[in-house]
Amino acid sequence: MRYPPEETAAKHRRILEEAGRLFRERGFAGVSVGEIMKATGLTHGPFYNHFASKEALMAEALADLSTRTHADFDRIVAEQGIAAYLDLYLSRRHVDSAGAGCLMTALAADTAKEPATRGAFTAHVKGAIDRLMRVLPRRRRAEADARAEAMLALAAMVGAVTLARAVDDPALGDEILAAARHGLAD
Amino acid sequence: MRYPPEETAAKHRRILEEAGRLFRERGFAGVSVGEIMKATGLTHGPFYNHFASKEALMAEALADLSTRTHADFDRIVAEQGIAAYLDLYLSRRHVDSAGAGCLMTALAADTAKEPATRGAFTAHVKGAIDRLMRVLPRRRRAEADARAEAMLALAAMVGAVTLARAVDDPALGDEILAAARHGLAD
DNA sequence: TGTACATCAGTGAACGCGCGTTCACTGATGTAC
DNA sequence: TGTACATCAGTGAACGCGCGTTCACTGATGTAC
Repeated sequence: MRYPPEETAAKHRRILEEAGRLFRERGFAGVSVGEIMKATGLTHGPFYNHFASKEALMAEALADLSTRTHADFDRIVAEQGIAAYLDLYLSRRHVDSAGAGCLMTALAADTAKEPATRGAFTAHVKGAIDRLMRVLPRRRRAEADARAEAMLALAAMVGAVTLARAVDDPALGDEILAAARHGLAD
Repeated sequence: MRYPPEETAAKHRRILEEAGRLFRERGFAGVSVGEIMKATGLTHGPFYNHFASKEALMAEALADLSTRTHADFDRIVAEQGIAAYLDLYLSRRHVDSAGAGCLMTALAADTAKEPATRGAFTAHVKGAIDRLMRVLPRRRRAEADARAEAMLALAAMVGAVTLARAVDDPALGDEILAAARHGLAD
């Protein structure tokens, strides 16, 4: 049956949100189209009224996540400062809630295997570097150094959360997070 | 038909090697049992003469990779020093040959989702931290600081290669690798 | 304003496919006598 | 040393399953007259 356009748009948004959450929790291949549609309260059929393919959804979900994640970054840094943001990012809570966390830690490996998603992922990484460059306390003067420092910080952040999430020893994970926090703070 | 025991052992080893390569290239879920057996020159049936399940192979392949990877680390550091090792690790070549590279950058996300593999992964991370602690040039005196520095370095290494592998802009990837190299060198 | 019809997001069965795993069977090698 | 038999890693067809995707159909909403 036919539905009012605002309802259709709301459903589209809801599919993106559920996909963003499930993809970050279990990876692109770990979530089926049917599961995403079920999470929005629909059957799997009308998925193709909203997206051309699962691949297209992956790309659009990543772009949507990027926008929302960067908005969160800007807001938190503006309200509480970069040190507070780093504490949130390098926290046990972030490690344990991949579905609501950083798309880079959750989907970097999947992205390397899914060409359709690499553009959105790359744009997100560039945005993250630009933001860190602007707000990170700077140890050296030159602009080029600031950019390199932002990249090093980003690599350490992503690596620390990725490792903490994979090891089955929470104490080790927490130690890695703490090492990254202190390393980036000074 | 029956085969001599040394031939069986050689096939077992070969399955582990092919699995180690393919898993690192495409992830645990991205490689089928049949594909691994085909790569060893056999049909998929006898797989279960060698391993109880695909899950058991994943765990054993990870443990095997860990042993071989750490032996490579020890050899390269002994012959050429830690700086040369970091140059190899943080190189375009490493980024482009996941199947022959670091198991942490290739399989961290998959490991978080596969309980059977987490033990072997965690042991590998601990081994990597211990090794880096021993050979990394130390900025501070205390033992605890050395361990934290090793963890920060490991996080930056893993994060840098993971990001460089996922972005579709090789120049950006190379820039991230260079930033990590220079950041860890000083 | 009331009626007839086009629209299109929904339903749910069906498709072909590749997966992990099982199993009846084969036949060269190793062992017992 | 020669023969009979047990062993077991191999073969390849088959299994049940879940996947992404398609499609004939439904029926409330929006539009034309």
